[in-house]
Amino acid sequence: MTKQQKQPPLILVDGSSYLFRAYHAMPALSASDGQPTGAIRGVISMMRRLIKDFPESPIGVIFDAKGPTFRNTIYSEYKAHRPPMPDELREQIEPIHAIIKAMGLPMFVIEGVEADDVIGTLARQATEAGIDTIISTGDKDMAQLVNQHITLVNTMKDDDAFMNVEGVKAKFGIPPELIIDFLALMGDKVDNIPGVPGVGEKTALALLQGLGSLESVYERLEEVPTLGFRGAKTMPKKLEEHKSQALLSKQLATIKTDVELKMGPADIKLVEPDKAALLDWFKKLEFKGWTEELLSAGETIDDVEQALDVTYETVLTQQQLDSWIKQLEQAELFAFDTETTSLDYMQAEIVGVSFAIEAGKAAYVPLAHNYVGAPEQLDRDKVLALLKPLLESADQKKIGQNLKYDQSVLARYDIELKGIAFDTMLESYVLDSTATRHDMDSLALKYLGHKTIHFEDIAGKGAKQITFDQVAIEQAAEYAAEDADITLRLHQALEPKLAEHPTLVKVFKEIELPLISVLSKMERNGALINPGLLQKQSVELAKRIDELEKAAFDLAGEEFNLGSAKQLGEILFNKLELPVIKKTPKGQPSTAEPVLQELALDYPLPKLILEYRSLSKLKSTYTDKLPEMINPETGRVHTSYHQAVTATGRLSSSDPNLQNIPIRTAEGRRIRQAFVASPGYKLIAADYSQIELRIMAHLSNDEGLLNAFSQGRDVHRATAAEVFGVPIDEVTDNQRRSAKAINFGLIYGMSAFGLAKQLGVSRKSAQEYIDLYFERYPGVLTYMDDIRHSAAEKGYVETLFGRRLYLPEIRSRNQMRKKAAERTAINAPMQGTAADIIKQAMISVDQWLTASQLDANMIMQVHDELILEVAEAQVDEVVAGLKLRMVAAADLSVPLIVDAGIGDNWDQAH
DNA sequence: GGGCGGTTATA
DNA sequence: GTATAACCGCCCG
Repeated sequence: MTKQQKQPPLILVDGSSYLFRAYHAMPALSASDGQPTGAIRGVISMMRRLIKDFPESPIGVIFDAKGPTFRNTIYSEYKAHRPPMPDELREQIEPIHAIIKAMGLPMFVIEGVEADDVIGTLARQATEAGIDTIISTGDKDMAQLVNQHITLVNTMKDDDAFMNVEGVKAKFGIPPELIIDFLALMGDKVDNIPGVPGVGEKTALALLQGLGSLESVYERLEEVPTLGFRGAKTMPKKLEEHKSQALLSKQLATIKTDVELKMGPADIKLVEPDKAALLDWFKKLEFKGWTEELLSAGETIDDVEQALDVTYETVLTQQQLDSWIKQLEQAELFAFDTETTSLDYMQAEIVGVSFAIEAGKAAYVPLAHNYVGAPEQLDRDKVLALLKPLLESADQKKIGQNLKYDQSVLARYDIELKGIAFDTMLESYVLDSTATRHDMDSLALKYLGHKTIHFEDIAGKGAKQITFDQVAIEQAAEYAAEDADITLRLHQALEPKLAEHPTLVKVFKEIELPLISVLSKMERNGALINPGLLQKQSVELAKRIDELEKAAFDLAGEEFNLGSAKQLGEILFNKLELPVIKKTPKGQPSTAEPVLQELALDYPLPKLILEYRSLSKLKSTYTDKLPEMINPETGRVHTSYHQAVTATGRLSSSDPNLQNIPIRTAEGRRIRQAFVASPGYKLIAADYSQIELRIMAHLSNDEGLLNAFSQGRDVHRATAAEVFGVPIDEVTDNQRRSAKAINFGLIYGMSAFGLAKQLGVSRKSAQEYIDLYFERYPGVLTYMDDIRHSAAEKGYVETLFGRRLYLPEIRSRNQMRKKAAERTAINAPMQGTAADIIKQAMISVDQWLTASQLDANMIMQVHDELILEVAEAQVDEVVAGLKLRMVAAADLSVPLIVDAGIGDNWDQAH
């Protein structure tokens, strides 16, 4: 017997059902122009999933049309209680329709009926034509359509549960053909189908299971009381009374299967997607991942629509070079990029340089490609010597992407890069710090719709990655020239956007741009550490860690990996049966520090683990690692400061991170003692006192807070006096500690819950503290309210200097997200203003040190602290000048106070 | 080797 | 309750 080849099933998608579900399920995402995108993303990702899951199947998508349907004619109250569609959802419908069309999916939007009716009709017609149908919907009413040839699937649910005839019976307790009767009896609040009052799910089921169908229920009303459900005795009367309503409800609940359609199931076919149209939409809506997926490397949206005009030249002769130098000299502005052998600016060797003078016109000058068969190249030293005047000229304006890197690399070739006019990374960062990552690949995709050649494309990745000097010059030239070209184009795209916001232009020009060179210098200065001290500490730590491990094994009665939270949890909570205090997001019992702290009160093992953890952290992250990070040439460690990473405007530091060197414990401070001054020099550590609270005083203009600071009070003590109603010199240590937690809480946008946890008091008493605080400092309360409102209204918050942070989630309907955004709204202006202030101080200090030729260098920044290494003889002069400039970096309505310490090491300087 | 969860160091 | 970076273990391809 030959089995007939089965045709792939027809997929009918209930677009309208998914539209609403996606809208409510997705966070309130939006593109930077404000266009909401959550529902679009939700619906389209579902379509993509269907296409992937059913690659052979024709897929049709059906939406409700605007306006009334025949059901409104039958019953004017139908769906009358539906609130009007929210604007944010309405604005997403047109893009969804357009994208679905561009994806090549046939779409049905039929007036006068609902999507359900169109689906019912198409499914019936398909069945008649011998084709099986799968209806993708989240709407349970569709269960009435299920038969041997029609199944439902809910694509939005993770389990993707299919529902066939058996499935309907299992779920509802009745077969598909009784679903309409079920709905008719029960009614539907949402659609305003009346049903029979007093009949709910249970009663409707009992009736239908007992008597078969709505009609037979009415024929056999006298049997109803024998069914024995609750209220069965009075039910016949109710049913009789509302008979016409029940029949009307059945009519309303019945999905039509005979709608007149111009297209039938046979017209639903897979069509080739319209790539250009899709790209346009994805770009406009900022769907980065999907845009990237559509493009192949080196391709631009423009390429899909029309060929792009680029001329990239590989400069291999002196004549070519001369010509390019001449053109660069004449250019108002040019883009510039170096290609090197390493991301580490202290080790990188220049392999080539690239330039762009106008969009599409770029050159790559290979200088040190080194592989078998590499063509002869111009001499690196000679070329750099020829370029030096150009690169060192402040009048020759340059743009680049992360020019700090190029500046640091060039410095090692004795070229001091000047004339930095723009940096696309920082333009993008200042424009919107969180819209995207600010690497060139991301920026090209976001702002130009262009998928650049990625470094991995030409150099490979992982262990097999080659260095740039190994890359064939032909490929290298495409990549490098494109980098310069794209940098120029990005600038052309970003500068006008920035110009729309004068305060952002100021932040860019007066803070971020001048900071580039300051940071480059600090990084190259590096910090001197004494590896001997750290190595000695490592040995001691290893010994103590070993002892703790042995003791832990004894207590546990077996050996296990103390570094594994999983194995530790097994021992603590299963074997030793300690109480589970908190769970991790994944449901595993937490062994985090506060949990172990609490358990340590009653049990010995957690205490050991705590010490083990803290010592292991110190050893692995600091005492072992820092000596490894010493640059062999300079004998110092050179961090990287990232200028375009944080949401708020702070710097971050990595490789190594010098902004989280321990300070709280004695063992931790030993690590700071290994950060030393060179012989004949001292370290100066200068930090702003309470800068964020001072900024809050300034921004809120709260009288009490302003007074506390202008009178030079210990602010935590002053807060304690106010909140606990005691004279300031009678504040206990405990009261001060609580007040300090409250002050920090304020900066973090605190809730009573969070404060309670921090203080170890009840939520109620925490709330009382907060209420008391706001009573005493009403200006702060007003400020907090104002900032929440203004953030919600504008969609962003600002620092004192006008740096912006966009907070799209502040309008989220998800309360968790909304509250989180509100906390950020409160914190960001303070944290960000502090960052703006210290950045300006750094610029000013750098100018002063450079001009005065003092033997002093900035070597580190830790958010509110600057560390300088200074010749001993000049220490006093530098401390005075440093404090002066840090204090003068901002003019607030409270004084800025800077505390400075001097020492032979960082710990001593505190 | 890459990605992620859990944890912990700092302001 | 804010903002980061880096370690280890563990699971996956």
